[in-house]
Amino acid sequence: MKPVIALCDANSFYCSCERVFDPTLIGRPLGVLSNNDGCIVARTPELKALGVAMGTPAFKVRDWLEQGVIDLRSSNYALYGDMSSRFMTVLEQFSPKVEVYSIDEAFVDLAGFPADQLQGIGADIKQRVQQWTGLPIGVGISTTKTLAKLANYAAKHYPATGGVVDLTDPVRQQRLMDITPVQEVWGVGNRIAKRLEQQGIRTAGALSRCKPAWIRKTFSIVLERTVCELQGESCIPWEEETTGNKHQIICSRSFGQAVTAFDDLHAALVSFASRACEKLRTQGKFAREAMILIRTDPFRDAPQYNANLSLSLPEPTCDTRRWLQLIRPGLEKIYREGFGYRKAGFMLVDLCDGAGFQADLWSAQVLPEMPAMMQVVDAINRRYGKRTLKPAAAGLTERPWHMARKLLSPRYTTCWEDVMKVGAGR
DNA sequence: TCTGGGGTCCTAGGACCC
DNA sequence: TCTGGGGTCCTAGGACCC
Repeated sequence: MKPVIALCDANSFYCSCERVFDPTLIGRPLGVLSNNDGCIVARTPELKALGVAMGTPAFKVRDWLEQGVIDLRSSNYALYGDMSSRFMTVLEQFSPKVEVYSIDEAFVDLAGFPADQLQGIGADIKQRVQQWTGLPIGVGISTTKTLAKLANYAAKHYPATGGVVDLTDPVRQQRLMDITPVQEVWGVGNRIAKRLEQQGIRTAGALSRCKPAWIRKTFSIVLERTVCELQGESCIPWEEETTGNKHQIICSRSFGQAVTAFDDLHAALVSFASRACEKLRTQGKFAREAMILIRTDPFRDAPQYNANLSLSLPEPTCDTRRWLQLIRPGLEKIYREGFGYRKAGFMLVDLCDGAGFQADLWSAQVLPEMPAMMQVVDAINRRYGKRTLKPAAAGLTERPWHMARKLLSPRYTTCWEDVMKVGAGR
C-alpha cells in the first residue's frame, strides 16, 4: 500500500493557545516569550508583518509594548502542554497511527484512503481541531514526511489553499517545489542552504533533481535522505514511541540575573536534577551517567567561564537522592569564584530501561528498581501540585536564579483557581 | 538593564586493542 | 634497514529540528 502521510501543524501554536482564552488578542500582533521573558519564540502573522523576527530580544520591542502596538505573553507551558494533548487526541480519531513530532505538530498515517478523498479528510481534520480545541491548523498531505512538510508549508503560505494541501500528485509536487526556496525544505538549515546556493541550487525543485550519490559525496548522508524523500522515496521511518524513548534528559535554565554564590548555583543544580529524575521516572527509565554544567553570560563583555563535569554511579538509578549526593562535590570541582554565572544545567545521559541491564559484579542489585520513597514523592506531587515535596537543598525561599515571567497568562485548563469564570454582566 | 530550552543524528580524530 | 591491517569506543563539534 502506498504511504500517505498528513502533517498537521498548529499555526503560531503558543500564540493561538493564548488567543483561545483571551479573544481580545485575536487580530492583534502578539508574541510569546521564552523562559525568563528573554526573547520572542512565537509570533502571530500580525507580529511577523511588523518585521519582528524569531528570537528577537524582548527589550527591542519594549516601546511598542508600552504604546500598545503589540501584546506579549510569558510562556505558559502548563497551558500549551495541555492544549497540545487535546489537539493530539482529536487527531487520533482519524487514524490509529499518529506520531507526535513536537508540541504543535504530528504526522498522521492516512494510507488506505482513496486518493480522491484525501483533500476532504484533510479539511475534516482541520475543521474538527478548530471546533474542538479552538486551534487553527494547517494540513499537508503527501507520500513522504519531507513532502508532507512541504505540503504543510504551502498550506500555510498560500491562503487560497484554505490551509489544506494534498500533494500526492507528482506533477503538483514538482510545480510547488520549483517555486519554493530551498531553505524551506525540512532538513535544510541556514548553513546548508548557503552552500547549496553556491552550487546554484536555489529551489526545492532543483534540490529534488540532484543525484543522491553526488549529494552524499558533497554534503552528507543526511541531506541525501532529504533528496530521496523529495523524489518520493520514503527514508524517514515512523517513530512509534518518540516521547517515551529519549536518550537523554536535560534540565537547564538561564537565570533571571547573574549568580555568583556557590550555594545559589548548588541550589539551582539540585532543583534541575530533581526535575530531571522526575522525568526519568515518568518514562520508567534509569541512568548511570549524568553531567552538570555551568556557564557565564556570553552576551556580556566580562570574563567568561564554562565548565561541565560528568558524574557516574556504579549502577543505573532513578533515585533523585543518589544524584544529589554527587552534585556538591562535583560543583566544588568546577566552581570558580569571581564569575557571574548565567546558566546551569543537569543532564542525564545513556538512559536504559530495566530490561537488558548489565548488573555490577559486586552489587547485590540484580535489576534497577524504583525506590518506594520516590514513588511516594511523585504521587504526592501529582496530587498536590509540582514541588509540594522537593529537596531542601533546592532552597526553601525564592532564589535570585528564579525565572522572570512578568506577563504570564492564567493556567486556564490545568489549575482550578485559574479556570475562567462566567457570569451575567451588570 | 534586557538575548530560550530540549532534543536528534552524523563525522572526524584520537586512544586503544589484537 | 625493515614498521600492517582491522577494529572498537569515546569525545567534540557541527548541523539540523521545534
